[in-house]
Amino acid sequence: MAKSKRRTSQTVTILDVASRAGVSPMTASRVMNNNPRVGEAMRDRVLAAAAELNYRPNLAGRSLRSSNAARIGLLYSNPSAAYLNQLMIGVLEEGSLSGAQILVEKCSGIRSQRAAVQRLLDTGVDGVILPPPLCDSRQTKRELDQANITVVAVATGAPVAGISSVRIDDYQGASAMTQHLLDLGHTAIALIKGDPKHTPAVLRAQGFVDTMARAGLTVPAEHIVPGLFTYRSGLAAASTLLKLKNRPTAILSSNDDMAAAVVAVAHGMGLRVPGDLSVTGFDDTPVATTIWPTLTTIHQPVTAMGRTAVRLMLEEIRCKRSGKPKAGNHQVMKYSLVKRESSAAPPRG
Amino acid sequence: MAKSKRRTSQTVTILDVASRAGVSPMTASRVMNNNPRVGEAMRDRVLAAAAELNYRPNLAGRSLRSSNAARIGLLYSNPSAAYLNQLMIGVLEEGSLSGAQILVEKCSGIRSQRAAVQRLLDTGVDGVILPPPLCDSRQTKRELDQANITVVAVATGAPVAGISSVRIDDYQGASAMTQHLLDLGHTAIALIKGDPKHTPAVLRAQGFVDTMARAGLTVPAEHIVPGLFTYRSGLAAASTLLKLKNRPTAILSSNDDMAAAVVAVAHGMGLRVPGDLSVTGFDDTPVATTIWPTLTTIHQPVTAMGRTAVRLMLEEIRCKRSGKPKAGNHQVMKYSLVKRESSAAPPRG
DNA sequence: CTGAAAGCGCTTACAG
DNA sequence: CTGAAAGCGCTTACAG
Repeated sequence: MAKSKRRTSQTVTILDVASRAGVSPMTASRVMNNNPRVGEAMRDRVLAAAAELNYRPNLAGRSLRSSNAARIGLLYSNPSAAYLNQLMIGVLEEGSLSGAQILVEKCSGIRSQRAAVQRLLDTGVDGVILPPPLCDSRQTKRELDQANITVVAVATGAPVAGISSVRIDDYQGASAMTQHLLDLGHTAIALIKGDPKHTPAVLRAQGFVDTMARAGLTVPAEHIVPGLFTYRSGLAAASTLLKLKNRPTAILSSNDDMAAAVVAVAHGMGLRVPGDLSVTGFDDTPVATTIWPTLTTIHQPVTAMGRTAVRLMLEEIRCKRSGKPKAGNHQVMKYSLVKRESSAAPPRG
Repeated sequence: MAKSKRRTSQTVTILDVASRAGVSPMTASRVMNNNPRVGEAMRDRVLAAAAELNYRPNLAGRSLRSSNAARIGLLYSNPSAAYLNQLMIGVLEEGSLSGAQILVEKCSGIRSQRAAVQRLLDTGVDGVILPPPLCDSRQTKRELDQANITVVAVATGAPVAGISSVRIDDYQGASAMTQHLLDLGHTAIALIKGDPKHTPAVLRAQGFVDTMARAGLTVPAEHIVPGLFTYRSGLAAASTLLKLKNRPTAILSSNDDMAAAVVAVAHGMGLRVPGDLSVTGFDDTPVATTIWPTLTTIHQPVTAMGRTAVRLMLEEIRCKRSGKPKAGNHQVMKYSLVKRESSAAPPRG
């Protein structure tokens, strides 16, 4: 009846690939894992066979035999839902790929943090991934360290020597965004800072200040206002800035939530964005594309960072198990500046 | 040195549990899987042993042996990032729990949709999960059907007989929200509808209209305005409603993005939310808690729905493999009304 | 209701 | 550079 009748995915195993290529399963396995010690000819034959058969390795089989099922905890404390979700996708994906088991724990106060760590320890995790803001908590890191648990910090602005981390270069990102506004012709650019307890907030502010200085511009003190990364703090900061006599023509906000607040306040005052005011965000969370105008922002590859965090973790766990102590691997991922509707040349006049 | 020295999670297997409980591994396995054909005494002993040893089943082992590694595709086309993320978390979690492999494909236009389906078919998926709005695409469903692929629709307002689905009761949700506003004392309640091509939008509107009628209230025609589920369409709808002579005291928006837009417009006009105007959303996406005031909304258990979708899928695949054809299982999940800051009694006067 | 045997798909060690 | 053997942890049949 149907045009193309498909057999119910008769699973093709590495044995099928091997026999089709006329090699041993071992060789096929090595090719699939990019093991360099395989002859070129063999490699090509196996690859061809795999392609023809549409072979997909069974991850369960792989993990069962090799990874010795590492158990990785993801401990978080009220970051933005959007951020966490994206991170988790990466973590879960990579976890399932490499056969690691992922245990997610949430904590709020310091007491619940203790409890959460304990729960993770009880399940016998090998390592814990710490997204922001927990990645900057000395207390949490110390506790995990004492229990001999490997830690990978995500998006910390202050990587510690012995602890692996994944992050973007917040300083450069802020610098690039500032330059973007300068290139558009803005000179009166204001900054809304992020929560000073979060290390990336500090770096972003510094990137802005230094870039302005490099352009020969002095930023008046009232053009740098505090913020807490929340929408609400953005509302307050925006009111302050937009009521100023020397109102800026562009506002660089340290994250998207606050930038969204700036847009709302600007509209409330009858200012057009970007006609009268350019607004930029940071992080490229969903809100950046939800609101109108959509936000020019710095995209963080959060999902990829989640994947990387798991990979770093697995590497460390393997090292630890085989007795070689490992001294933190620090990955800096590429950010990208996404130009959308909220930034344009300053108004003439 | 450390207060509590932990051995590097010396994996405890089901063999350990069995020997500790003095039973065969089979019995232990049955207990762990809630198999009813196990004596009470045995069950308790095994459970105790598992608890003492802090046993966690190795999912890779389980999946390798049992699930025959079902392959499930998740095909999506530009829903909100937040929604998709939450859904994926559920899908990936359950997938890893049950050892299913999840393949994610994105498509945009109708052509790319064809290509995406083909890619999924090429990898030999057993089934495809269709989140909104694809869950309502006859074309997509037909194509998958012809290839003999099991389909599970997520959040469709119009479940089809032969195709399993997971959803909430959108009609009841809208009805409950309307009642919430009525209970607060509002009588002039307006509605911003969602994209009429999406079945839930229609149900939500109906739930509102019927509940108002049941309360003996007639909704003037100008209090029901169209929307497309986008922030931008919410902006337009809000302007229309708030310029009305007979301005409503509450606006029920068919989703959170549009409600966020209403709040922005209201603030722009100097209206306080909820002092002068109550605003409610639907879905409980991240934006609902990002903005200020936070939105009263209907919470959809999206992550749980993702998990359920995978479970339904696995059930169907198993049936199909064992030759029994199965006629769609329809799960209706519980929504909940989350009261936050954006709704209150109407202004006196 | 309980258990002994076999095997899921893959890769680790061990040989050559 | 290649391969034969063994086994990861679990559960599916098959017996009793």
